[in-house]
Amino acid sequence: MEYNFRKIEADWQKYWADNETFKASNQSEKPKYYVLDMFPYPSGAGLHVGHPLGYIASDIYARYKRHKGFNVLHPQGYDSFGLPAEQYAIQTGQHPATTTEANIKTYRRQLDNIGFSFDWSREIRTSNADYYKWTQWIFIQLFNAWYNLDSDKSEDISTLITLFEADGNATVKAACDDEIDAFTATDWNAFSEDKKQAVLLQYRLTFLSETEVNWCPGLGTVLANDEMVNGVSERGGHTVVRKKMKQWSMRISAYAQRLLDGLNTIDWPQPLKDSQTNWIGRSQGAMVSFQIEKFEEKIDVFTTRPDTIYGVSFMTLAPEHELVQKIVTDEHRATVEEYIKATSKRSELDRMADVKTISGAFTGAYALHPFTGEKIQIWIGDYVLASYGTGAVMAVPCGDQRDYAFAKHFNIAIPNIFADTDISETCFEGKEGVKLANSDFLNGLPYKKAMKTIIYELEKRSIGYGKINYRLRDAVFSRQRYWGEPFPVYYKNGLPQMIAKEFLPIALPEVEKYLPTEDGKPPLGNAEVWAWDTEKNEIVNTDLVNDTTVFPLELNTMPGWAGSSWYFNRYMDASNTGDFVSKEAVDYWQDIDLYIGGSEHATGHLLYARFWQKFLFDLGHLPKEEFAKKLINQGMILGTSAFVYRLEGTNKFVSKGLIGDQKVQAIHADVALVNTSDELDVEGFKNHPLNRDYKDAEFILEGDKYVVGREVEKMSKSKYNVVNPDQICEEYGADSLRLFEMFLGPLEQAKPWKTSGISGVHSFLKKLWKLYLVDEKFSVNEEAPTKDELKTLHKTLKKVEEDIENFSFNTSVSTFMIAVNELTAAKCNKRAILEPLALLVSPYAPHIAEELWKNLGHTGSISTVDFPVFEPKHLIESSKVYPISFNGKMRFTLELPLDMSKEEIEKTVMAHEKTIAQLAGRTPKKIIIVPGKIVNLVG
RNA sequence: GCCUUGGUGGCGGAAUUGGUAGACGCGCUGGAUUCAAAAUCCAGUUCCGGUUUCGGAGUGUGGGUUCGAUUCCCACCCAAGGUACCA
Repeated sequence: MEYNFRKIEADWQKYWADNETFKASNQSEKPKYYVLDMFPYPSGAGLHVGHPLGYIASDIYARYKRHKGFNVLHPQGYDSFGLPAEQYAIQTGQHPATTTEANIKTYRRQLDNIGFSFDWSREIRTSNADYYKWTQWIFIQLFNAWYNLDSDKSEDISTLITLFEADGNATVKAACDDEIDAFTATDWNAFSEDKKQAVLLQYRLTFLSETEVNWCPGLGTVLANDEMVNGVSERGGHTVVRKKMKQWSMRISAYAQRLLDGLNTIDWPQPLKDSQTNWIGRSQGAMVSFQIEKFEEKIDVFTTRPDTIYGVSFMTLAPEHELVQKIVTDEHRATVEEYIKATSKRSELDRMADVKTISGAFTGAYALHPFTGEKIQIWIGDYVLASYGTGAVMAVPCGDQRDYAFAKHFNIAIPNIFADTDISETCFEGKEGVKLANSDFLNGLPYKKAMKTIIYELEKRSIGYGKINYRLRDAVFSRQRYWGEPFPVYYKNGLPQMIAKEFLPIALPEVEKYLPTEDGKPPLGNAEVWAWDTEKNEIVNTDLVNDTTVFPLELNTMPGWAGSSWYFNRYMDASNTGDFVSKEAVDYWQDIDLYIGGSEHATGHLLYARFWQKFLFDLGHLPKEEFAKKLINQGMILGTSAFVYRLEGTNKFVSKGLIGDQKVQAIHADVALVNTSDELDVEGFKNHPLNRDYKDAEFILEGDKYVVGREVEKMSKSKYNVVNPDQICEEYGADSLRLFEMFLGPLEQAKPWKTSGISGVHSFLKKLWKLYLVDEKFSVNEEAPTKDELKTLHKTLKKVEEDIENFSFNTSVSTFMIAVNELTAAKCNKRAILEPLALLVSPYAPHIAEELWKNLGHTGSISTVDFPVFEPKHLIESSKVYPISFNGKMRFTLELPLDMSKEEIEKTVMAHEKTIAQLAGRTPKKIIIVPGKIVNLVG
């Protein structure tokens, strides 16, 4: 009876599907456990072996938890809105829904081949109207809410209206747009309905605002900063211009502090927390106003060091600062203009490459020091960014490296305000251990006291106030694209109106072209049926728009992160048509216990999802403020590319070992054409559909082989180094693939894929299978196990449980191999050992485990059978003593059974005194007992 | 520059609380089986020297703590990822 993995795997995958083995129930006596993968974007290329790494890890954990008696929720779905499907549609005219559907089919087949224990009855797709109906509903909730800084949470907009009606906006403390005019209750009540709506819009958690964006006419869309390289678009290299657009924004900044605080309550990797912390960028300091001499205007600056205000000797504005043009004197205008021009030309790359060059220009204008009244030069410099703080800094050269360098370069005075500090060579950037000097009422004060005093003075004199500044910006939520969620919004008198819940979803309309319209409207501008009839409450033809009952619908769509910011809650109750998730379901499942995915989502998805979760929590829709208790970042699997070497200027390919000093050009060869000994299938290479030019190429062989070169790179189609999991499953089986992906190395680390290594885990499975056979027939005996056999079993059990709990799946595979080798050597064929062994292997290699379980005479699936219980007494039979060092003194290590009591340990140690006395030649003086298993005996 | 993670054989990687470094796998070498091959099994495999018992070096580099350091401390070098002049 051979290990026929193809049949075994096909049979059990069918069994699991037919019996809905992994369907989770929303009620159970068992404790709950929710394991989730970041759901994939179904791309046209299908899965490569890098994708399933995290899924295999989470599947092992999910299966382990089922064996441990948990009611496990382990769902999967698709983040199916996105740009690639739209780009493909633009090129081919195929509807994105069609290609997305086809891609999902491929994904599903590939995922099924690997034997995941997903509960597919809960599958979700963000592009399904049943799903995005609730994305739209959440948007409406955000629109109908404001952030109350007094209660420090989001509240329904009606509470704000009540406040306005009673007191106007004087007493309201809200997270909102910066410049809102004050109004009284009387004013408010006298406002027209439109005026009221316009005011409220400035307070809502999602709001319309004029935002300057990177507009790319070539792609007809707005680009994120990281979609641009050197001022042109990353894809296509089209030019990009700055353009103001009216767009939806999300007031994530209202949650800045709570997003920071929440990090302390969740078990996420420190690097990921650090990058969120940096992204939010909290800094504590003060706003200070500087009066400009001979002008009405003041310059506001944010500073983290208001205590150093007496060290200010100049100010620097960003070249783009709005006051620059106004205050520059005629004498300096030419130089300033020239500098601004030069700055705008400098690419990001230039600015990055040369941090050391100091540049700037004097405006000729002066500000007045708020305390001394002294005249201070106002400069512009490109080290000050318009986008951070107020776009202006008060320069304290004695206390800031950049200000110091600037002052030295332009010969500006560097007054020293730190007592007993030498600043002739460099500035003093520290806070502690120095007292202020030359600072009037701050003289002699240390940092903390000075900060308090200066903020008190600033506020008393109304020239500034203490402030906490965040780098985090509000998130732009509009996209000029087709393949995304439509907004549930129509416009009446230019003001946005929400569509009521009962008329959702607002389904994506059909369009002829997926490109923006000729006059620059988003793709939805092409739709003929895209207006809202407020009487019929349905979508009607745009021709019917009038100013009383039919209004135009929003043309933008939501960004990719909308659907992924709440999907984990939907899995709890995926088919609910009346609510985004029912109260019962979310009260039962609560939150994700384990979330696995890549670290590239650190400041995107993982920040937005936390924001929405907190918002829905504030409104009482969710019981938890953080959506995932524990998170693990799996590392990337890299490809091992193969190279062939063409002699320069010829069509001759030379084998790697024969290159020598010859000039060659390295060309990627498809890794599928290379065997495990790095030999190229030359005929295959010549006939490869993508290598037409090399059909008649000549190959110079080493012996009779052509040997390729190898290099580790990111797995990608263009590098011909993609390994398809289907091939591996076909050749070695899904269980081999699962074991091997884990065996490659630590889950969180990036590691290269090398197909050659898979034979090791595959032969382990064959050996495991053979353990259960006698004379080619399935047979186990009922004899009692020996001590050694029990030791093997319990050693394996202990290690495997520890490994799974610590997510070091790679070492468990080794442990299994050792166990199988030991049991093979002992010719162990006993049920008492082999039955628990099958259980242990089950999370890792579920198909073979199921088959063994069946052959052991059990019915049903192994998947919820309890794990065997670890008994420490089987591990170490007797104590063993050995000397560990000799250096004047002699020490010994004594290995003891794990379950020994203190008294027993002492007894054993005494018993070993004799042995030690013999080894050392004298009796030990002192005995150090370390709790655990090692005892040091000082001789 | 800053933050984070890491650096161990030909390769991927083990090593608990500081206690026999190199588990396990790949590769390689030799052997068994076979007409032969595949498959399987056995033995060896950190490096350098004697090569049967052995000696020396050795976990990026240089120091330190310790009877004892891959592990702890300090400084440095290198690599990967993140971030971008944050006032």
